[in-house]
Amino acid sequence: MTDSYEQSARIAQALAHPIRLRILEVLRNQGAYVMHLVVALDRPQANISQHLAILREAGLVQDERDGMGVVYRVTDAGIFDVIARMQTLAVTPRAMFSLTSAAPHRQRARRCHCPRCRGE
Amino acid sequence: MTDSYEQSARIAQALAHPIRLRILEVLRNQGAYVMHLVVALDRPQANISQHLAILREAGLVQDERDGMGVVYRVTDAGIFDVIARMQTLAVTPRAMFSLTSAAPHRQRARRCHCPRCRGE
DNA sequence: TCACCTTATTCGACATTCCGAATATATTAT
DNA sequence: ATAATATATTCGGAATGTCGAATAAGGTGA
Repeated sequence: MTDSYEQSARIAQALAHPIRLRILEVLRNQGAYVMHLVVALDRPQANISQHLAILREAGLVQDERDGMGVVYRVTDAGIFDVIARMQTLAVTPRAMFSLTSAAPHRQRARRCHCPRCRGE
Repeated sequence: MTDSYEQSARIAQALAHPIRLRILEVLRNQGAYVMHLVVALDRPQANISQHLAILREAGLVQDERDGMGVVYRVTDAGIFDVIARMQTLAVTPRAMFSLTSAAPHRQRARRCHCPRCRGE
């Protein structure tokens, strides 16, 4: 029963490489054989297998042998919501806020009651 | 104009550490001084500053000096949607699918037209 | 100015990630 | 059994990430 942030961080770690994001995108609508990913992403086979292993260990994809090949599928399509929202954040220029006429509701800074913060 | 997956991967990388997720959670409702985070998370000050630098460089938080201290705030509350969805994925047991009466719509494997996939 | 408080940065050790090359394993066909 | 195809794993080196200790830098107030 590892803590919830550990688990979430593991998911984030699995998403933290452009090749792995591309793999998931290719798998978005259909399962795919490893060799298809190799060609589609134009990367060495070993490298694709290595990234697939990381996605698999994070539980984001599942593998199923089919004859000589192995088909990979996304475990939970909810992963694409995560990725889409990350893209939105990535695209949003930080300057956006300084351009809005009304400042974006500046939050009050927290003054906690711990010994260090209490003074002042 | 780096590609979109590079940018998303950078966001994921910034989220890929439990301490950084905890920092964001503390900042969820209010800005906070560094020292507050130090006490709230019970980590050395240098370590908190290091993680804050990573979040800042990813554009996920912004800093503003206030007298002796520095207040950190979340840049875009949309980050919490990303984190919440990651937690959902992390919690969902993979066995869930084998327990559902109806199999979860097994996708057909992609048979692409590239030279390697075309045969067979 | 000096002392003090808060935060940032640098440094070095250590761990982890990433990659290509090589090799191993699994399956099918002959 | 042998060959051929598809995939996985291992290994070594470069790059990157993480941490604590020490130090630097910014700001306040005597």
